[in-house]
Amino acid sequence: MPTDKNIDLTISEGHAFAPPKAAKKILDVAYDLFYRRGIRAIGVDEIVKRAGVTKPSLYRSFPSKDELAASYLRQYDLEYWERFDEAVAAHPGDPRAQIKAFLTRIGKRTQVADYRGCGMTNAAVEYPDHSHPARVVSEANKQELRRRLRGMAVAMGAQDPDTLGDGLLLLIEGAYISGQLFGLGGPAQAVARNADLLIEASLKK
Amino acid sequence: MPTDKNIDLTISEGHAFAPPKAAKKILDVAYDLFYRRGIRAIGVDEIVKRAGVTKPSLYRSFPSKDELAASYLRQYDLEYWERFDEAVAAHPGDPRAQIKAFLTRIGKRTQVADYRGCGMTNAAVEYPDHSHPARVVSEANKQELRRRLRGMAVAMGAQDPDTLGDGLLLLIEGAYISGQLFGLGGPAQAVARNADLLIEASLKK
DNA sequence: ATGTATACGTACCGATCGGTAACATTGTCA
DNA sequence: TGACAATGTTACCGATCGGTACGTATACAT
Repeated sequence: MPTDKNIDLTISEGHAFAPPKAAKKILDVAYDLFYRRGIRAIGVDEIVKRAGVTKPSLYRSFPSKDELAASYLRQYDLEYWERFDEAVAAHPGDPRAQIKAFLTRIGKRTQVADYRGCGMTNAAVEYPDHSHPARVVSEANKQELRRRLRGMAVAMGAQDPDTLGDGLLLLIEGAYISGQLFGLGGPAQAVARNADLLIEASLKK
Repeated sequence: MPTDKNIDLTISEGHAFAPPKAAKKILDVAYDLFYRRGIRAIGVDEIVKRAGVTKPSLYRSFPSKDELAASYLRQYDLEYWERFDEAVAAHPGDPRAQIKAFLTRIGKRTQVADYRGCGMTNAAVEYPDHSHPARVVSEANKQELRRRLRGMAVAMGAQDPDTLGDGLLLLIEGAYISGQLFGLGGPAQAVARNADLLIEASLKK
């Protein structure tokens, strides 16, 4: 359970004299550093230095580094489903096109130098302990992804929707990982094509 | 560049010169700890303690912790291709059955509590820097995996072998990751089935 | 002006990080 | 027996780790 700390990140920012709160600056910097270089690789000292604040400020807004990491992932979660819902909204009532749009987007994102994959996936690799605050957020995100993909497989009329949903999840996770492993020209660019082949093979009765 | 250290791990053990035993114990312990809990999470002190040796012994056999991590992955690499070649040898001249055997095995391995995925993949996530010694080994392993899968896709007579090979790689990486994310009952158990569907859809002319 | 609450900074903590210097001990072979 | 190589022992290094005690500055209400 969170304390009453760090739950105020949604407010103001547009008020008359509202200088960017320390907590927001800290979270923004932590987001960037944790994602790009890994959570374990980044110390709190570097975060506060880059954020232009001091360490006690960090610990007034976040109870610990682990909880800051969890907050980073909660923010990541929000933006993740925003992107997902964009792909869904772009093709109302057409789950196959929704998947294709989402995967095409992922495939494109992987084709940049220094692509770092999915922050959720990476955090789970960094923290094998299931009770770690960051991992809890990560696992919840992935459970939700699985739930949605299976739902879309049902809507597509798949012969075995659970298998197709899981197959799509495997392809997605594979794209995240191989995107950061291979960089440009890697297998991740083929994720949408393979997903479409898999869907096609899973539909027909 | 490695020095002339730590390149002697393949020899003797029964030979007249009964050489470094400390190095082997260290590497064995490091292998287990690095794989199960992550490289960054394990300090050299814990390694030497569990191995029943002292720190100078470690640094006599390995130039640095990073190089010890690389040695761990080189060992992992050896065993990885052993498992791969076993699946291949079990079905001579039948690449589709070889893939199926390999993936079935992966799917089964993922269905245990506290499954930790692929050591190569995990190391790459832990070390985004492409020049890190551990990552160099990891990337080479994955390049080789891609090469072999594409070759097998050719041998299967795929319409677009590169796409199929990459699709299989995505499924495999997805299984490694989702295996450790979801634990028992997760999507990774469906990896062989989905691969077979994908192959089927990629063959017919 | 004064009290009060909140936000922030200086300086510091003990623990652990990866790594090393210097020396003692052991086992093996010549 | 002597020489050598491998390992162990003890003590230490500077840097960084996550985290905190405590004093100070600012804002606002009375």
